[in-house]
Amino acid sequence: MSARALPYRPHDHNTCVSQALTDARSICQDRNARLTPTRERVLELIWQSHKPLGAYDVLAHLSRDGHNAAPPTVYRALDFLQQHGLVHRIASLNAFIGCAHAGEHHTGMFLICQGCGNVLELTAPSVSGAIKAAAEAESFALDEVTLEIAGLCPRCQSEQENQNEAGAPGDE
Amino acid sequence: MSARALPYRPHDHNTCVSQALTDARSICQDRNARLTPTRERVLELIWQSHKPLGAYDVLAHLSRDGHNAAPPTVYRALDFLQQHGLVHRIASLNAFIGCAHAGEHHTGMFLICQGCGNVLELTAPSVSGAIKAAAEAESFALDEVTLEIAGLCPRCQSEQENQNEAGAPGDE
DNA sequence: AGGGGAATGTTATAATGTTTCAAATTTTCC
DNA sequence: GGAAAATTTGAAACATTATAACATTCCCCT
Repeated sequence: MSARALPYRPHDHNTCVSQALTDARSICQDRNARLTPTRERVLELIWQSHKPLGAYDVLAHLSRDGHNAAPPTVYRALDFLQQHGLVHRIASLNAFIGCAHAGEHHTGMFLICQGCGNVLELTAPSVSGAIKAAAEAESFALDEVTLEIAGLCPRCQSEQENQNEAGAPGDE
Repeated sequence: MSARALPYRPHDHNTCVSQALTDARSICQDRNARLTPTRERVLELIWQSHKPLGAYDVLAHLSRDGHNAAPPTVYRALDFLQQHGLVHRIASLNAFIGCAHAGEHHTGMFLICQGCGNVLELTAPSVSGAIKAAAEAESFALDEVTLEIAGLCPRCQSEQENQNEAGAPGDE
């Protein structure tokens, strides 16, 4: 791996968003699921960055839109999006992030940067395999895996090394 | 592995508790940390079973004890216990469980049974290794790992197979 | 057109966690 | 031993995250 993963380098984030929306539309169509305006708008908001967004952050954005929404609106939209694999909930942050592998069957593994807040979603077969084996060794029937790793992304590591105290980075 | 792990079979749970308390005392002494009565009591409550306990559950128990406690009391005790590796927080449940490997340096991996609620803490070097490697491949400097696996323990699997609808199991 | 299921609006409330400042306790050091 | 410093606890208020319950609207279908 030579190029850094998307969240860790400058990129045209609009592409991320429009790709995510396009994928979502096609996935929902295939499944006969209704990607209503509210749901689509929530998905778009979640995708505004590679940092997870809290439900109440989404709510605030909707309000700014003029959408007079209450918490259940947001939570329902998020439930829907989760059910269809379009967003993930990061349990350790009580926040939500767009799924980078929508459509594919996968177990997410999240690298959460404590510096900039960006989250990278990975699929690592070796990790999934080891987890599966460990569960099997205990005769445990695995259903859902929550794997969240906090640390520092490459970018924030170098910033820290340079002892640049010049404010937090913060990508789009 | 022939014998099942502790939470999954009948055992003298008092031994678990007293062992945990003994370990905790010695660990705190080594570290010059003060295991005050409140902290010890909270640890004992957490260890009342192999099911994770919410902070407000702990609070309720304390109240029943006659201890007139407010939330910060509990959260402070839990913070202390976490800092010294005596309890773990299960992020996916917002709850706390006694650490099965107190003192040892380890990364916990938790098997959470959706049937009975018991949680088994494991250390699986192959899993930790795979995670470390995956993080390294992204040049990510790993700090904390949250690994929580929901599913069915062996006991609850067999109960389900037998189609016994006779109420939830519930170990001590 | 209108019946029925899904989605949303609305209000209230539950569950979880934190801030703040004051009081008490323990430790340290002379 | 006793005063200063640091740690721990008490207490009240508040912030954040999430759900319950019920009414209403929308949309598809025939």
